[in-house]
Amino acid sequence: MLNYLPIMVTKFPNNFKFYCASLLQQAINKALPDETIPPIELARPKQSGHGDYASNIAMKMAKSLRKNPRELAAVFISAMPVSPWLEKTEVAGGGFINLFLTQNAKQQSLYTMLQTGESFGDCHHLGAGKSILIEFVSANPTGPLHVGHGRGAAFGASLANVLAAAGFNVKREFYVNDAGRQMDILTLSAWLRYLELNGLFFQFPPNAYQGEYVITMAREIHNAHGERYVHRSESMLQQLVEAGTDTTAENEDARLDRLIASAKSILGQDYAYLHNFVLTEQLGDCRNDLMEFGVEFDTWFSEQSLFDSGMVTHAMRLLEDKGLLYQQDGATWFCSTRFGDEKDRVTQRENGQYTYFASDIAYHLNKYERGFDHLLNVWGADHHGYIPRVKGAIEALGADSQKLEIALVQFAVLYRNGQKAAMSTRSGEFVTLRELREEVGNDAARFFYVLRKSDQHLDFDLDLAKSKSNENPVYYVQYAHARICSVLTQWSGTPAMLIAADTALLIDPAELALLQKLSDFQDTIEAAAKERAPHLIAFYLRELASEFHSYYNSTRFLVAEETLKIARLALIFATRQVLAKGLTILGVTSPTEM
RNA sequence: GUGCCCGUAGCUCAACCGGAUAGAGCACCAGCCUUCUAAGCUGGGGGUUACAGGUUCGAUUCCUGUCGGGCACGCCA
Repeated sequence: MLNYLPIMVTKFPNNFKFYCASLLQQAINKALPDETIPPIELARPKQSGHGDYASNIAMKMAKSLRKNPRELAAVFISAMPVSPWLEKTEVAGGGFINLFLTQNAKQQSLYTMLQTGESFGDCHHLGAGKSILIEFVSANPTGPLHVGHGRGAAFGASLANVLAAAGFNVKREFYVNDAGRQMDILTLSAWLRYLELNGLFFQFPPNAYQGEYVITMAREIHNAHGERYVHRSESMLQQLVEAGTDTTAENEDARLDRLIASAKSILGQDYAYLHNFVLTEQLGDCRNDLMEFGVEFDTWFSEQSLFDSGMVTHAMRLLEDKGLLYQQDGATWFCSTRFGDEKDRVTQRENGQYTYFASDIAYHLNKYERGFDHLLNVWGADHHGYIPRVKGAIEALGADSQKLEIALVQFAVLYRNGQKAAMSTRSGEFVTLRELREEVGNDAARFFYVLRKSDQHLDFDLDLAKSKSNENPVYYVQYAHARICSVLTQWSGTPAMLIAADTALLIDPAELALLQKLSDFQDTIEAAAKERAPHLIAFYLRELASEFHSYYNSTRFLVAEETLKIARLALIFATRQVLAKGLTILGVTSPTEM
């Protein structure tokens, strides 16, 4: 809960929402010295006639105090400190307290925006320098990123930027699953394709990686090394055919595991080379893809490193020492049910291999040991069933699982010509992030991805995102920015001249509306950070652009009268500043002309 | 079957953790370019917030049930 400190009235408030809440807090403290006061939340009323900010605090407190909410509101109002920035305060409806700012207060807030410059909108008090590790994307490097990953990337990157603007010390991390079975499957897939290129034909397993990129990698290996990795021999062929057609295997997965084992034994040392080659190839592709998408990471954390450093065995030993592991059916199990999971989970398979869960426990233990104040994982919504076991493991290790937060992002479904675009990883027929970016452009893709709440399914309309028309919301915002740039260029003055603007000349309804919208920027960043909701920034920018476009159409800026011109230019200069900052947070460019 | 998410205008989505007359965009209709970029602006029609109950001053929001959709229920990651 925030504590609002007394404010010196001589200092101009840099956030009126905060300021008004503080005044109200003081009033209630004065009126009811012995009461505990619930958090004071101010809202922008939907109707301007209800003031600039409204509070429901009197209605909230009325019940426990057994008082009439309207009377209570009146008491609070009469206890409010006198403020030069408040026009009036009134009781309305069932007990709302409506606060009206003076026109002067709204106008003067423009100085704050100009003086604060680039950092206008930041709200350092929220994060207060606390460290947060945000892990996102973390896709298996077993193939190109697809549009689902794209949403996680856009969401995570935007959220990270929002959190940074909210005063957190943000670290961005990509967890590289370079150790598991999926990597073995990819290695095997590439090798089998490579054998094909060398004239050896097998039935390519249906559950191996089918994509065209696997053949591309095989061709690269072939071009660089010829037949070096074929290891041609009678026994080799026999072994592979047997493994691939093993009818005693329970299912396709078991056959695939046999094939992997065969590949490892046939290739010996060379297996490591191939494994490393496909990993490097895919990870490099992934990294480039994301970089071009404006998504960058501070750390790429290798799962394999957890095995190499002994972290996995260390974590398992810790669980073992607490008596939380047991043997059954030849495997090792962790009693996650003791920590709220619906069933116990395997950490080490019958064949001795650790499961993904085992290394994930070590990974999270490592995250805790790195000492962040807060941990945030961005996961696809299909992983929601995985949360209890990870949190359970954290609790089991004696750490505070509250510190770990999971933000789930729902699926994205692509639509083309009004039809659902097919997305099947198995068949290799999925739309990649790269294809999407090439088709609609990075800006439109980034903006579209965060145009919906993350826990909402996303229908990505390719035709709409592609359209370079008024149907496309990203251009609407960028166009506002470009228009301002154009005006400022034609003015040919310098930004320093704008500080001297006489803001009292900004009296037009469009000007006051724009001022009000601009002053909401900080509150929007705060809300977006608190709720892990970067979409709020996107919606805000659309509204801000809308206010600007209205203003642009109703008023001429480059007028003959110098003082009026400067005042108006100062206003649109501040608007440009906020548009650019908001777009930057979302990873979208701010074009100077369109 | 069990658990999680969701259901709001014709379509795609908001709604500041329970507030005042539920808002935008697209689509549709009618207007605005010899003046700073018309990728723009102005106005208009569009709703029993899936349905039925409940909680209270007040519900799109919280609880229960029903219907409908998505996801998850591996010794995959």
